[in-house]
Amino acid sequence: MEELRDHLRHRREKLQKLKELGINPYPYKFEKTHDSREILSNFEALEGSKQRVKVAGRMVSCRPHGKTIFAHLQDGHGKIQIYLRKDDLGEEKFKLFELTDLGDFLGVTGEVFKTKAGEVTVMVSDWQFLTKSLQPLPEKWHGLADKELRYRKRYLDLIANDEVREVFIRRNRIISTIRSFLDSRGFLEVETPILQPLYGGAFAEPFETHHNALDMKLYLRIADELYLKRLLVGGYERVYEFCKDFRNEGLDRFHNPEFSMVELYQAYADYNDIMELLEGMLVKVAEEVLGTTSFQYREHQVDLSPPFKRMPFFDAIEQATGIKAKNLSLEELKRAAEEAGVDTEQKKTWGKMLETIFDSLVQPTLIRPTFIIDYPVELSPLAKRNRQDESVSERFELFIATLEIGNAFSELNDPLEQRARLEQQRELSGTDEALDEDFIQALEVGMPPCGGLGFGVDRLVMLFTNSRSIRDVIFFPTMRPESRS
RNA sequence: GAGGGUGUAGCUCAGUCGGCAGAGCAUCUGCCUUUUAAGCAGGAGGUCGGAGGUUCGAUCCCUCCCACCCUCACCA
Repeated sequence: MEELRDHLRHRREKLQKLKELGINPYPYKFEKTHDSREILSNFEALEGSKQRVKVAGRMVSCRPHGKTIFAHLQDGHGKIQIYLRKDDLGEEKFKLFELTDLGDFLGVTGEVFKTKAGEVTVMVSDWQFLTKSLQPLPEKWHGLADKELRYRKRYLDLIANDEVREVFIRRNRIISTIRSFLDSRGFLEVETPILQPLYGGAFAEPFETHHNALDMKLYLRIADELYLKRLLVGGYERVYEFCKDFRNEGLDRFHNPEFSMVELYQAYADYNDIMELLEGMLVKVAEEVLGTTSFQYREHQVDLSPPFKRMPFFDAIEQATGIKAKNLSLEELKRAAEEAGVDTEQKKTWGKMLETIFDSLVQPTLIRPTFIIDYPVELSPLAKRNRQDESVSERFELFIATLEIGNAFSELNDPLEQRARLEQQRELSGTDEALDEDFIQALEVGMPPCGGLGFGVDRLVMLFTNSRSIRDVIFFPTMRPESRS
């Protein structure tokens, strides 16, 4: 038998004693009448009524005073103090409390009162074990601070840090607001394959897997764009999907290998309509979740009042850098970029160069919500050419407080041009992946004109929860496995 | 992939210009019938991330390795 540290051994011993006493430390259920929040908000009524409440939760603090005990139970909505007295409980039930530990789930019955110090408290007339905890809790005052532990053992993070629980509740409200916003506008929520025989809809390294029965390679999707477009071909006019996408790239505070996106497609609309849709959606989310459209994200004050600023890609570059990039050759562009202090090593194409200039010199300046519109065609193989200027595409990206929030096009639906653009893209990126012929064929069947949008849910949650890292808004971020070093 | 930082008790952190390893919380024992970071008294708890090296002596200095964080690179 392995040696257990004292704090683990003591809990095991208490568990053993409970079993010897014929007490089940892991009973099946407990009929709660109230949660902590209900008791606090209904205190006036409960205090007068002499009604007995039954509450349950994890014991997170305990202050014994000889023949009385104060403790706090934490449940799904907060904490409630409980008060036990030997006189009320009797010798046996009071002594049994010695077998509790911080972290145990307890169920208590009692009347509600207010202590001398003014805290609403349950005067316990009976209590029972609901679950015995065999591990110690993080420190009560400082919580759990070690980031690695917080990410690896999120359950401890959630127990110890109230604000973390709040972040994920807010994440849920953001998602449900988006869903109801789109539903109310006639969008149909759909599901498309995560396992795809060909990957597409974005440029990124995919994760590969293998299907045994079919003996075939499959990819985890990097985007669901090409499947949603097939659904427009099929006749649905407005579709969206909350999709987990997977990209086999580096990790940093804006990127996790698996992440959440929403993609949506609206028939008979163009990117201007999508801009208005996105403005409306963000305002709605802000009002639902924050109660205001003006808020702080890190060092930036954000105001989501529409309409957001719109600025053409090349104008944005010129305004931020003075570079008139549109008519420059690759060489001229490279020289201008280097003069501006941009590392242009490894940037082999005109488009890549532009992108680098934009990312390093323009994006950091985009504080107020701004649609950057009309990207170079080379960077946007799935977007229609601009109706006034063939050299740029009808595409926008939305930036808020320097965060890249969303990406949208007037979707290219000319099958011949689409094939040509994808083939050109393959040459530029040097990949030998097969074209998705079925997608092209779907376009040949005919996809109505449409506007499409993709936005990162995690980034949006970061924005609305003032989170620095994507790992703070994903319960279980991807981590290297713990190894015994 | 490059540079910087961090790693000490279950948790939060000190510390040793190289000489017996520290505090608070948690835990254990005793006292305490309205406390709330409860209090008082006492105790236990350590491979100082791992492996080498230098040294009379290494948690501390050096090398390598591991994990995480930050910045950059990569990433429509």
